[in-house]
Amino acid sequence: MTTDDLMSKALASLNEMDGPIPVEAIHRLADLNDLDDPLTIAQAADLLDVSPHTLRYYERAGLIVVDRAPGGHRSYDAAAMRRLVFLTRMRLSGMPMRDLQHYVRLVDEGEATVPERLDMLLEHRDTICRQLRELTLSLAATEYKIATYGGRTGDDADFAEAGS
Amino acid sequence: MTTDDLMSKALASLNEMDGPIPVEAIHRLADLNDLDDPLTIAQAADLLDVSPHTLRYYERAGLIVVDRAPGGHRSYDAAAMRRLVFLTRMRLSGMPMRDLQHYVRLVDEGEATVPERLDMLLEHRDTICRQLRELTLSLAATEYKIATYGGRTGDDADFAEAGS
DNA sequence: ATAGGAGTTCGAGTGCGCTCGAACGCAAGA
DNA sequence: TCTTGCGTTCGAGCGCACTCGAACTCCTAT
Repeated sequence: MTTDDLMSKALASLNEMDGPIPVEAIHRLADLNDLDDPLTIAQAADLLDVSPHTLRYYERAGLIVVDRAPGGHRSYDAAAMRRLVFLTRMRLSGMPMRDLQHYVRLVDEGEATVPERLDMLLEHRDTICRQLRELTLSLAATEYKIATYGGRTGDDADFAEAGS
Repeated sequence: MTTDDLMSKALASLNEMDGPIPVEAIHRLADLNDLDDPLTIAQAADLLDVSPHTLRYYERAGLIVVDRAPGGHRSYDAAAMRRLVFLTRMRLSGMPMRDLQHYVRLVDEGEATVPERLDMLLEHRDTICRQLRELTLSLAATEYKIATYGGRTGDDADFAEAGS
């Protein structure tokens, strides 16, 4: 089995991916469209699949400003939810809090910072692509181990045949 | 632009990926084949793209036993390197140290633990696939923002049209 | 009216995976 | 020979992103 074979198998697995995550994610995004009433922190957290603690943490970190209902409870409207979807997606793809704070600062500074924001996004896209490549390699390695019955940590099932 | 379009674009980007990482990785793996002399910790670290500190840390953590040259210096032979390639690839794809320690313990316990090891690998494969799906969504989100000139953190460039 | 549950703030704690510093030892080139 | 630089051990420290606990407040349903 060559490395190319491994990669093909890995990419094939990729195409078989019809798991629950995208569907779920899209449904949650779709919910944002017909969002007329603002949400409580628990509802927002549920939708975004993070904890209320984390939402407060993001707010403390300056990533978002959230309206308050009379009584002081947080109130997440559609705009807040859209920003949070963006934030959580960036976090999920490994953008550090620091960078998100910087990005948000740029947004606050107005249109003049669009080029820098664009740079950040382009750089982050590269980061994601790199991660995708590395993950695909790891998937190939894992598939290979599985194919050889998950043995011996590389004493046997190794990458000896892997050559460009 | 629909979600499907976004996904298509994201997957297209995926196919354009001819970056330095896989090539580099494969070359480094290929080097392992004609590895007759054992390596120093610095050489091993270089090849694996981790720090010597990290290699010592993995050893302390019980993930690998490394030969010593006369004089006490660590000496990484082909088998050690193969195990380390496996370990670093699993780490890179997010397998926790704990799980790797467990896996290695199972390996030490012999062939009887093959089924459990296989279970771990299957589960990890699922984890990788989930990560790939999430990353692909994040890539789509990033591409979309880039396409709309990286503006306003979701106040404008949002996912309002994402349906189905 | 009151009990329960969900919300609030604040600071402190946790878990993970390194990463570093100090004090020391061997080893190979000028 | 000597020096300089990579190697060693050990424990401690760090950075990140949450995560939690305490003490309190507020809405809601009985």
